Amino acid sequence: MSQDRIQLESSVGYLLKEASSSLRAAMEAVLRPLDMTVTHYSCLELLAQRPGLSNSDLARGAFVTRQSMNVLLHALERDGSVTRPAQAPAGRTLPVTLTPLGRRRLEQASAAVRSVEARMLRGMTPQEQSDAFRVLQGMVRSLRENDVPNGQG
Amino acid sequence: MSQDRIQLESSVGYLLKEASSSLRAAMEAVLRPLDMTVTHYSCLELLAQRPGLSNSDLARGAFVTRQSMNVLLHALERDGSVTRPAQAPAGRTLPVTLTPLGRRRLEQASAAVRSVEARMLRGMTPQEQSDAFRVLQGMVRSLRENDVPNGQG
DNA sequence: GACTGTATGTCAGAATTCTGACATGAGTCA
DNA sequence: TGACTCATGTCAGAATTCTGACATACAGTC
Repeated sequence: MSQDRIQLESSVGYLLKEASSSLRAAMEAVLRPLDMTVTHYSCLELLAQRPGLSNSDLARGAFVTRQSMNVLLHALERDGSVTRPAQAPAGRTLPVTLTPLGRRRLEQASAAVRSVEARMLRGMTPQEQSDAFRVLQGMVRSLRENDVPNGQG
Repeated sequence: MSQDRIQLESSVGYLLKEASSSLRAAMEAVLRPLDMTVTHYSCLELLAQRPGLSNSDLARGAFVTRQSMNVLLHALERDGSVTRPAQAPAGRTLPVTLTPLGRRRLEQASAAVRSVEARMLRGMTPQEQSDAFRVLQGMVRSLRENDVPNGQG
């Protein structure tokens, strides 16, 4: 029975979870002084790169449900970091855009997060970094093949 | 969905989050029919490999706070999957152990999770798998160096 | 022995995220 | 046109996890 047991410490899945957890903790640590969470930052970063993304787009990009992203967007609107039109220009999707304030907030957060990523990648050669990239992409692709994209509801 | 500036998508940190999120989603999908969550499964797996781990040990191993692990352990005790002595044999740590029922539940879950991990690793050569292992370990080590182990309180 | 630092288990409350459900808009096809 | 499918935004409630705080236990130091 326990012959085929997954050895957690030697499991790539476990290590993936550990690495992701460590990265998230490190990001939270540097974002906390800015009163930002990781999802918070991810949302702003996505918007800076692709202005006009919808709530659902942002949810997929930040790996949360669109309901969670919606409450975050409401907070960001109250905060003055983003804006959404009162009415949808087409269909039901409301394009979200950064305000100048949101852009300033993002600049601070981005600098902090860059330092974390740099720390994570230090000690890795460019070759190893591209290995990491390729390997992680392969994992995502394999896992996505039999799965619904972002099933909910 | 235009894609001019893709900085996030080319970030190893983002890809790490994506891979971890995909893995978690895939695990949740196969564990749901068994009425188990990922943390649930992680706890049982850890206990199978190291019987007698404490609540805090399990929390660290499952990457949650010891408060969260505590509520999970209470549920598992009610469920009859694990047991804890009423009094600590030494110090304050209460060693947790799997019951036969917990072991059976774990067997089912373990089989399901193995299939997910196999799917994730398919298409990767043994060389690539060991690359992934080494690279992820390096990331964890770099991130941990300036961080508290499991700071809380 | 007394003190300090660290780690544990636990309680209480808050914050975050999720599941379920509904109505709306767009695209497809007969 | 009408039926069907799919995606979106949103509301409501539940579940999960976290933060803050407290008392206890052990190891080390003075």
